[in-house]
Amino acid sequence: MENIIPNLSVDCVIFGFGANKLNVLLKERKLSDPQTGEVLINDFTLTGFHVFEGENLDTAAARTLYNITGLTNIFLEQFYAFGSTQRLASEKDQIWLQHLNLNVSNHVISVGYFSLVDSSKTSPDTEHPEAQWFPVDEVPELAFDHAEILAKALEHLRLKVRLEPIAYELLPEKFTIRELQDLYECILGTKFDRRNFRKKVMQMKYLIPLAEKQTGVAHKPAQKFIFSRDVYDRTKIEKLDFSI
Amino acid sequence: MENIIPNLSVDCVIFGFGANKLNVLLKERKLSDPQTGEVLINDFTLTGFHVFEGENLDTAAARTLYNITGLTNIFLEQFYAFGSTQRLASEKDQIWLQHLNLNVSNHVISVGYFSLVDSSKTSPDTEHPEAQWFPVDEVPELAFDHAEILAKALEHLRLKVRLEPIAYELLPEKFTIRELQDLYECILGTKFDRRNFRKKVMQMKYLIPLAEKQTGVAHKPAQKFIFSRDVYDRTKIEKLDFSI
DNA sequence: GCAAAAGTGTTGTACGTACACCCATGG
DNA sequence: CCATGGGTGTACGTACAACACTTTTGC
Repeated sequence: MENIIPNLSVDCVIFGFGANKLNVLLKERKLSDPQTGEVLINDFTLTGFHVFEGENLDTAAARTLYNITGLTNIFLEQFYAFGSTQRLASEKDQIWLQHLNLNVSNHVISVGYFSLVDSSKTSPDTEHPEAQWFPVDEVPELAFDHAEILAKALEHLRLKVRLEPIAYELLPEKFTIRELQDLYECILGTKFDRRNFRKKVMQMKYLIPLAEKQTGVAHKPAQKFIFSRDVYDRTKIEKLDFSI
Repeated sequence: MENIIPNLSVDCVIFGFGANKLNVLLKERKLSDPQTGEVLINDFTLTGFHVFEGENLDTAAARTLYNITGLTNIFLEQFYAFGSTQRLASEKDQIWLQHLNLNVSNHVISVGYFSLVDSSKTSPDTEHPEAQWFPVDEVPELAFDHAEILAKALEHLRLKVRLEPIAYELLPEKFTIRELQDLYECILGTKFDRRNFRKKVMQMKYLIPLAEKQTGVAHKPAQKFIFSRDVYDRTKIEKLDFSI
């Protein structure tokens, strides 16, 4: 076991898409008094961990993501560093940190990363029963400053999703236009006209139609598409129109 | 003097606009061998400093900015945290750190902030002769990973300037449409049609025309404008059009 | 044959783009 | 009076928004 850096951690905000909701993966944090059995803490945290000595920030984030999901090569991007001196100051958080008994500073800077996973690929329920998906608009009480971190991650996601084709990271490899639209509506909190949305995304050359169709649905089956990062990288152009 | 946190610093990328160029404020870093007089180091750094114990990141950034410019209440925004284990590893950087003789870790995480100042308000040349403005496309050799930090700051500035009216932070309080256009062209590296640019920005209600005009110019004097953050805050609407 | 979502086209409007001439001032 | 940049309007094309009906499947 390597030594942790006492005042530096990463927190991963892991987003998934399922049941027509944008979800975030949270870990339960539970502590009872050993004598009385009284519940001292019962809330949730993002999936974070301290950085090891000699470890890059990005590596630490990838490690944290792997430890909770078992996934590698996943979309993972730093979005903000949280460095308030008060971020671990609440009574519950202090009790928790003493309980962990790690060599932890009381002014920990945490670097926030957000990650997009196809939640059909990961099943934390089985391998990591302490981790659960929550719809981002129905998160329970969060530890530390994790509500703030989540809010900033969401803001960042909403920005990025309008600028780069990262939404595909949240979908299975093969998906329908409808699924894509649901996802965008869900992230951005809007509704789009079905015809106009289809017209718009069908212009994107990096959206490759497959011969394959939906099966087992009680209506006309939808065509499936894949996203081609290769085509995207070749065809993307810098947009310069500014919208102020 | 408070104690510094050995492994945590902030770096401010201070942008200014002058002589129709986007400039960045850099500090000279010079070291000669005390015996031989041989020049060991002669390059430039961003304006950074370690965070003090018990100090918020934002406070540390504002303090660093104040120390070099004497300015407070300046646009200052965090954009990225740099945490590579190799970022101080070059020979020159190691010599420099030993020379400073500070209690510094060899894995320092630096949180990058970018700042926008009206460079007509600050004259580092007089108060801080070691700091100089450099056009962002003509920066000299930079210490540490500061070239990377600057590149990321520029990228961030180019993004933000298209999303929020922050360009005004770089201009004097009263400015002409031409100056605004020059600034946008400079930041984004484009040219705009003068009539169309004017048409576009004149729609913005937060751009308040003054009775005042340019003086002392050998042509028709331009009208001056001010930016009203108040009007902006009242009239801004969330844009939801996504451009993928 | 019915329910349920897929798929498709047109029209009006708003906005971006391209472009040329007169105006006010200092020297 | 001349040089210099300020200030203005129009025509065109593109892109977005609004809107209704037919098609394919499972049951």
